[in-house]
Formats: sequence, C-alpha cells, structure tokens
Amino acid sequence: MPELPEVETTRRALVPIVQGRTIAGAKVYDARLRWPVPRELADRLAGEAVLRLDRRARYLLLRLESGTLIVHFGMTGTLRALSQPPPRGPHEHLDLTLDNGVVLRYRDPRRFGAVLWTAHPAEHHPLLASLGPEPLGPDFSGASLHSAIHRRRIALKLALMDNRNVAGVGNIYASEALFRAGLRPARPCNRVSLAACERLVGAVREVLDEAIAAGGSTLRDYVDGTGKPGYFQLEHRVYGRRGLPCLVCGTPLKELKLGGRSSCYCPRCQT
DNA sequence: CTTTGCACCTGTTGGC
DNA sequence: TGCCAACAGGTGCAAA
Repeated sequence: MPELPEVETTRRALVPIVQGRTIAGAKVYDARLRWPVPRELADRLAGEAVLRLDRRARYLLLRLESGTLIVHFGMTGTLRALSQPPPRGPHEHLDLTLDNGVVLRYRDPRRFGAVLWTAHPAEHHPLLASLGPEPLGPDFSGASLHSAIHRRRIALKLALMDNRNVAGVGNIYASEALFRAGLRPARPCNRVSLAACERLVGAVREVLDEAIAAGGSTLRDYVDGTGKPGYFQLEHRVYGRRGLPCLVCGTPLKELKLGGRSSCYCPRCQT
C-alpha cells in the first residue's frame, strides 16, 4: 500500500482514535513478517498509554511510555481501527486492543512489512538512524538534494527513491514528481543542476501534499485507518500510463526499468 | 565507497 | 477460455 502519503493518511485517521487511550492487550496471530514480531510484544504493550502517533519516512511510530512500536507496511500492509471487530480474516497477523474495546488490526498479505519494538529514542533504531530528511520538512531543499546526489552516476529516479537522500518517496510519487519537474527518470544525477533540484523538490512537495489531501493512492488494497480508500490514483499523470497520451502534450508515454521498477515518463515533456 | 541485483511473499494480470 | 510467467506500493543485504 504505502508510500509516504498513504502512511500519513493512515496516521491522521488513527490519531483521534488512539490519542489518550491505553493498550489493553495485543495478540500476534502470525509473527512471520519481514522480521519476526517479538514474542514478548503482548506482555510489553499491555497497560501502556499511547503518548503520540508519529510518522518517520514510511514508518508509523506508536510512542508508548516505555518505548516505541515501529510499524512498516511493506507493499501491502494496512492498519485499521475496528470498533466491532469481526472474526480475523486472511493475512490479518496482529491485533492491538485499546482500553475502550477498539481493535487496531494489522493486515499484510505479502508480509514485507514489520512490527518492531524499541526502547526509547526510536530515531536511534538501525532502521531509522540513516534516513534522510523528510520531504515535507524544512531540511529537504534543492541545495540539500543537489549536494547529496551531484557526484553520483545513478539515475535520478533511483536517487529520489533512496531513503538516505529523502525519506519516503517511492515508485509512484517519484515518477509523478519527475514528470511535474520535467526531468527524465534516467537522467544521471551528475547531470542534474541545482536549479533542476529546486524544481524537483518543489514537485515532490506538491505531489505529496496533493496526494495526502486526496487520501493517498488506492491501487489495489490500500485503505486508511478507518477503512477509507484514497483517490489520488485518479490524478496520476504518468504512473501506470505506459502508451497513453501525455496529458500535457499528447505524446505516448514511454516506460523503462530502473532498479527493477517500471518508470513511465513523457519523452517530450521530460528531459 | 558506489552500484547492481537478489531476496523476501502472495495475489493479480497480461499475453499467448 | 485457460494457463503461467511476469509483475506489484519496499528495502536490507550481498556481491561486484
């Protein structure tokens, strides 16, 4: 499901539900995610008050009194709040029950996601420690991006999707931002000017803001914390549109593979 | 250090 | 219509 807008949409939907609540219990039905879900998780969480629900890159951070529950959705994960929880369905691996009976249910068919526990500063966890700036935060700028990539030879799109350069931009939004900035996905980083980086940073921010406002992109199974789908897939200009006419100039969109991921672009608008 | 490609896993799709 | 290789929102890691 998730790039940054989908995780953020989930977070916003869940904040009013978990805020001020205490975790009554946890039940792990299948610990086989990307890394095994800690066996002692249920004991750890019971009785813990939820202090905050944050997001860093594509990680959801449930801040509790004695530590942080780190949740990642991989490709197909969702976390939904259920006030009348039905019997567990396929691929539903974990339940967190709040003190008012609401159940947060984690579902992940492909099991690329993760649910991990860490004692206090979650930012020091190995998975979070080397993340680059938040794309919607003040540390991401044309200058920061340019200095991070300008000596590299890899394709610009791969650099955009590298969480060390900017955190949380995946295949959809990298493709969309490159189109809006008029830059080809395969352009070598060392041929991207500071001015182009500034345009690209603006495009990344714009497309992420619009996607969050639209509730994220629902391609197959993404829903937010209350079960609602997103609608930003209707606004995609290049992602998944191979062969279709460019919405700006009408030229058929091309596709290439970068790092094993499909990348659609307009051969006329993007240079 | 940089870059490339694989691995993890299940469900869906496109092309024959 | 049916089958199956290819592909799908991510990312850590090994190898070159």
